[in-house]
Amino acid sequence: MNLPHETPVLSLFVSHDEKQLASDLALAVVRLARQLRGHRQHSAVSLTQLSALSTLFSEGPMTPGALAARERVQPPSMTRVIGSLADVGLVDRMPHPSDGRQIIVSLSEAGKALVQNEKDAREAWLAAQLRNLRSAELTSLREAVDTMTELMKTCD
Amino acid sequence: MNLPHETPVLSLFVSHDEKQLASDLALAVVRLARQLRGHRQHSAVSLTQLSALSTLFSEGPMTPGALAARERVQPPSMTRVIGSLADVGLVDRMPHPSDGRQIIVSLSEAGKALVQNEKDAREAWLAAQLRNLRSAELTSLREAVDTMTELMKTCD
DNA sequence: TATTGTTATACTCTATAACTATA
DNA sequence: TATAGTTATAGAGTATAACAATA
Repeated sequence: MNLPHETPVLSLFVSHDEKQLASDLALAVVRLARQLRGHRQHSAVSLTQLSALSTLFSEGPMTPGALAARERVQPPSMTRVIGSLADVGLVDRMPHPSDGRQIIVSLSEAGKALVQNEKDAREAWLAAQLRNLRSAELTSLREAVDTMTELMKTCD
Repeated sequence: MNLPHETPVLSLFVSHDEKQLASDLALAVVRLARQLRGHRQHSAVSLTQLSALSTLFSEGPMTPGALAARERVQPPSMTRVIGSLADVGLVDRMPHPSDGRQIIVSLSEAGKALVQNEKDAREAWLAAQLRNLRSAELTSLREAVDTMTELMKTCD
């Protein structure tokens, strides 16, 4: 072995592991995301729409800019998503009380009902897949969901 | 409580947990996939392209139909991906030795080099995020990658 | 002048339906 | 007639640049 003596062997391996994990995780995530989108072709809302609705559900009404930041997309992308949700009556847009430039987006009653219904009964394909997993696998998935959520909070 | 007496309480809760986990996992996965795609804007290849290249790397040359099945996309989608990769010289297309309808797609030398280089050095953003995680979180992510990969193998 | 949201435009990813060539 | 791959077309999702209205 010809390692630079300033570099502990352990940290070298950890670093390599992290690169490998980053690569593996990225591929697994994009492939699973592809499947999940595909299995929702006949759902009322897409995963992009559901993601925005879920944020409004858990965090309450907010401006398009805040929702874009929270979902980590650019404002014009969120304008589109909000427009599509408003078109089908799942969100309402109201003027901001004190700033004429801003608007407030909130879930309609139908939007709230849809989010609760989705939480309770949708993702049928994935839930079916999960039914075949062992307890340890479910546990690691649950922990991974938390970790992935944290990763995105510290995103650049 | 008014549970049907055929249904064990435990399995009811597990079922609910699985639905909840399916919902949470789906949102986490699509959001992380969005980030990962965004952070590769200046990479040589997209994650869709890298996914196909990685499959060719690990499983060797195959027909477009086999690659589409392996990546779980429809054949016309794979035609496009292969076309884009051939345009930049990362894959080669050769006639099938015995069936004039089929072709064989394989990694070029540049394609092999790119996959190895990506594995070793890319996903920089994600690797940086992972560096801040604790060992237990890394472990659950590693296990989750395996589980997600398995999930897709048993896909409809 | 800076900020918020929208419009215009374009690119990637994916799908379905129709077509071509070969088996 | 069935199969493999491609072409044509469309729609979702996302981005950047330019614009309008308001602060």
